[in-house]
Amino acid sequence: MEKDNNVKEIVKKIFTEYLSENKCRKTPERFAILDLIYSDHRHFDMDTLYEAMNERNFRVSRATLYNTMQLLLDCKLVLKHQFGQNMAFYERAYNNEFHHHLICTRCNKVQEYKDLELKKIIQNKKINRFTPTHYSLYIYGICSSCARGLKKTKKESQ
Amino acid sequence: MEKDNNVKEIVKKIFTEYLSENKCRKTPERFAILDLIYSDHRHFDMDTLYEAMNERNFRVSRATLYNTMQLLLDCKLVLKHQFGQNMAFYERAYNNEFHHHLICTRCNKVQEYKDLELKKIIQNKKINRFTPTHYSLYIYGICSSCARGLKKTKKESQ
DNA sequence: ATGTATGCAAACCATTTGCAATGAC
DNA sequence: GTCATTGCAAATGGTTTGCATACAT
Repeated sequence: MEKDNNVKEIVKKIFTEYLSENKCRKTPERFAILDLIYSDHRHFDMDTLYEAMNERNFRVSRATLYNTMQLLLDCKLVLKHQFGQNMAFYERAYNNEFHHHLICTRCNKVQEYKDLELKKIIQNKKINRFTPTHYSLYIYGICSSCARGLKKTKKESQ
Repeated sequence: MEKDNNVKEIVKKIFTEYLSENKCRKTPERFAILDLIYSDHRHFDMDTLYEAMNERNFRVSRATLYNTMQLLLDCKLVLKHQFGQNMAFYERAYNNEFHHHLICTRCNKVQEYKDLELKKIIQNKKINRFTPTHYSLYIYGICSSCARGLKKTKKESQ
């Protein structure tokens, strides 16, 4: 899509500038990872990213994946959400419509929840002695499937 | 304090009922852990809880601590917050004035942030096909110390 | 040429698990 | 007496680290 290619160009430029400013090298691995993230993956975890890189025939080590992700977090092109200790997921941060998260405490499913009113109120808060950059709102509860008793498993604690 | 003892009695009763309903045994370890949590510890992590139990001359294994904490999470007497993968902290949930969290992305300090207006708005949201029980709001940014350039370390990613 | 980034494998560490012994019921 | 719970020690698994090699500059 035309629009998506524009976004890819822009984030690539942002990343390039960030790397220059911080005297980091512009390696093909780093740009390949960024490109993949801004291709399909709205939400992803490290494992799916690792496999997806392989499928693209651009093999990178996990070490490089983690290293690059830290850079992308630092320059705010990616957001990280940590749930249980062994459950982190990431999402694109640039031009990604902002949303909150609903987390079912019974089946651990995570859904997006958009609410512009909430977003505006939270973002416009003035806080003493603190300069906000971004925020995460996690609403816990029971999803409709679990409420109907369709699901019974619970793998991980909140 | 009189009031605190009341709270302890109440949570003990809640826990007892929860254990009965779920056919779990009422072991001294479980009540000792609950009592400690509702004694001093507003925020705590597993390590400080473990040491504090020792200091009280009531030694419990880490396995029991984790087991009991899961029960307390299930019956909503304790809340869990997970930050970096190896950084979880807990807080009492009963009668604990509700607050949000400010997290400095430079030094990783976490402060409480009370805002009744926000609380009301979020708690009163009606959400389609989802029954909320509780929520966590994490606002990321730069704390005043870091803004003044007093601190430079960053141990853990968000 | 220089030194940062990569890949690999080993290390890390909070949490979980298996199992024998204990003790709540 | 029965079986859930405990303590211990080993296992787990995502992430980090050390080090030799590769490659961006």
